Amino acid sequence: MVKRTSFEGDACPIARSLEALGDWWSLLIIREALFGVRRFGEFQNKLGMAKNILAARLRSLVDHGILETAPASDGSAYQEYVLTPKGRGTFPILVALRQWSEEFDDRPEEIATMLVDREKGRPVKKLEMRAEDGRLLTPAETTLKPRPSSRRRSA
Amino acid sequence: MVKRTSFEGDACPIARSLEALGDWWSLLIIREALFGVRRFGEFQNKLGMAKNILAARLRSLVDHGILETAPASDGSAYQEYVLTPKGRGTFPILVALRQWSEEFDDRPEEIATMLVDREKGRPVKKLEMRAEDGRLLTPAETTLKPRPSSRRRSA
DNA sequence: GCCATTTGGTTTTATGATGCAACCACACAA
DNA sequence: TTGTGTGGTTGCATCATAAAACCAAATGGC
Repeated sequence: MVKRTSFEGDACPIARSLEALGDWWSLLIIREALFGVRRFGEFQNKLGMAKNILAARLRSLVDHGILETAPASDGSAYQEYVLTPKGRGTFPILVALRQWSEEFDDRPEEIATMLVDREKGRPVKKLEMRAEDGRLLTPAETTLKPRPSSRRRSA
Repeated sequence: MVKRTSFEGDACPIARSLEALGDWWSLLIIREALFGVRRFGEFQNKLGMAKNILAARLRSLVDHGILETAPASDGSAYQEYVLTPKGRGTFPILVALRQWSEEFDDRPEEIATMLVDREKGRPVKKLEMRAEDGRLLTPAETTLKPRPSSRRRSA
């Protein structure tokens, strides 16, 4: 079996995340879901993707506990796809991707939207990494430590 | 042409990021590069991936300005792949992916490592979103605004 | 209640991407 | 100069993706 390699058993949490949302469409589906999109056709219209792969992705996201199907909300007999807490938890990932693009994109003038603080209408600050005590950390000021009571493949 | 859809012209900064690092391996290559990996063979050993696709990914990352080739560092005639500032700028994305996994993974005991503050050895705090004035923001307290002087596709 | 249309998919088929193994050129070492 | 490790490329088999056709159930119009 040649199969596209899976990171499911991998001990690295980054690889594990990518297992669930590392393909081309999943994060964009989640993005739409965060904007309130719930119906199959609505995802299909907004994203312009083939219906078969949309169906496959939705199924995969449900399997990974990121979306769940709800029996309706407007009385219709159709079902809806809504984010679970795990799904809503991807928000910082999307913000990080967005900010990276805003900061480093070669043609920033092509970017259509800004993420702003709703109250003031001002751009959100860059995500920053802080220590437990609140000290601002650079990548170099961090390091990886093996987890307590766990002896597995490195990362 | 059926071509795997490209997000290159898309106006959404998230799609634009995914264009550069949305495949299975790119972020893992960057992860290794952040740990100091520079040589082809070293990437290949650590990631256990096929050499042809490693070569393709490295080329793509160089094309996107995330890595650049440097003529050596230990006197050898071989070349090295080093992160550009744009490449190092992906750090928050990796941290966000890591924290998502730490918080929501179904089998957290399989995760081998923790990201810690090097000085104190304590886990890094969760990334948080703040307004310009420092107020902590929830996703619901943010919204998207069209960029000044730019009129393109939505989302 | 009946028919046309919309919604939410599945199936089929073509093509691109991935994975593995074999191969090869160059650097370096003896 | 012969050998070995590094850094790839090439071919081939298989998998994933994309587009379009198809289809059943739900809905809307009358």
